[in-house]
Amino acid sequence: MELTPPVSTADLSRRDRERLARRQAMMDAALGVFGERGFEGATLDEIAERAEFGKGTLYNYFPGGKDELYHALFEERVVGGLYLIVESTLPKSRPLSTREEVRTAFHEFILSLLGHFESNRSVLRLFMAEGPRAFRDPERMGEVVRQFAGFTEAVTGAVQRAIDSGALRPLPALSVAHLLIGNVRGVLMAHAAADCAPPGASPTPPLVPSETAALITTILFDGLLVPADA
Amino acid sequence: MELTPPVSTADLSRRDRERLARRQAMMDAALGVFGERGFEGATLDEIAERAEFGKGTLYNYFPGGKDELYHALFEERVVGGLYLIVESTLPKSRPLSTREEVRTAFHEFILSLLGHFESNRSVLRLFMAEGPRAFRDPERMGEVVRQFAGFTEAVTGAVQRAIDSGALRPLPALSVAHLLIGNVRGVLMAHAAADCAPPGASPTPPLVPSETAALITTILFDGLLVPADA
DNA sequence: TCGATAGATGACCGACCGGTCACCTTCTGA
DNA sequence: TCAGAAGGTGACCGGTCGGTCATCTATCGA
Repeated sequence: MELTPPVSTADLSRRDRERLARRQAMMDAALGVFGERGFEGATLDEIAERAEFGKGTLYNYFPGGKDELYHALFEERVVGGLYLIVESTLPKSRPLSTREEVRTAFHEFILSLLGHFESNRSVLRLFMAEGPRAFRDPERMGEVVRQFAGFTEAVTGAVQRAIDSGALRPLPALSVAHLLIGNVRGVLMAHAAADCAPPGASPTPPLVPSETAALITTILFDGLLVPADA
Repeated sequence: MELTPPVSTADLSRRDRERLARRQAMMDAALGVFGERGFEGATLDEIAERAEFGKGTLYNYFPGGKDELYHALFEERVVGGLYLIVESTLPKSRPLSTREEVRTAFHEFILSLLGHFESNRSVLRLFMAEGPRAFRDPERMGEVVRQFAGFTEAVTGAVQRAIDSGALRPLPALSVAHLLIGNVRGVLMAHAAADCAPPGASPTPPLVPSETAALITTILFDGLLVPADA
């Protein structure tokens, strides 16, 4: 629901600003390492080294260690990104009455999702790779699940509005939302998997967000079949 | 391309049959452990214990250790399954001329995929979780990529035939195939992720392959939008 | 200038796990 | 019945990594 706090860095003491900057540097380093090596494969030594801090310092900022670091990263970079996207492309205030309005809105939504993850491979890996396995603490796990549920719910709401207005077929909105999200997820996953193959050039087409989004939108909204001959 | 060898167990010596049975027992155990704990998290001790063999015995059957075990499992259970499905639902010989033929064939394809993975959660996890990261040896990695490319290619061929016959819109066949596969993958992933949440009941609808397949088929082939008012 | 406090640091510890190998059991064939 | 081979076994080894803590450094107020 709530977004990341809109606190400006201006009204913080120098001390606090420094603390924040260090924290960000650590999270940047951690994002890279987790993205490259996965949760289990990443070592705190490498994260500390890349952030140019001692390992002990990591524990000053993230007392929960590896788990807390990963969790913070996931919440801030992945979940935060999803919320920003849904709030900017599918806000409750956006009219979804006509077929064209609906089509445009969801096209923007898909495009934003693809663009967001495309422009930040590490976040993508973080999102895809092993989401659940990293959250061994049920408490943390529950938190993440709740966040995702909120995201899905927001999309479901938009779908439901479009159905209510008569623009979309009266299919179960939750399932449609899942499918929509799953679709983007699937494309991103295939893409994430593709760039693990160094030797034979894989036949996966490069991910061009605009083209892919257009394709997904066409297929999902207009269908693959040629229209029954009018 | 080629399927798993159609060798009957009948014409094997007792010794060889025993060897095969033990090998299968080990792979079954390994599948469970890899599925539950992921590649890094799985320990050979646990696999050996669950298979009721000594750890050393594992190395008699899989000299390459953990890597070879995982690779064998992936090839046999995941890739093998994919090929069986594509060959039974989208064979080259199947006619894909009319819109109804195309719709039916791909519906069966999607249904088979969902059913296969639904009925074997561990395989699903194996497939989803961390596919690429486990293949550290570039040689193995290349092999897996080639296998998947073959699978995608087979689906692409079917899509192309349907386009050529005029049943499907003239969209790029490879991209459509990727999207189709990605779609199923996405649904499965969402589902796999969902049953990691023990506390709050997640709002993910249970995966009923027949219903989900019907939904995917409807959306993909007929489109979400209500038809332009005829 | 100088104590005192906050916080950065990395050597170190202990747990864990992949992989090895000397030993032992079981089966075979004469 | 027994010698020898085939192969199962798990204690053990070495390396790795998450996490700790005594020590050191930098900053600050007096």
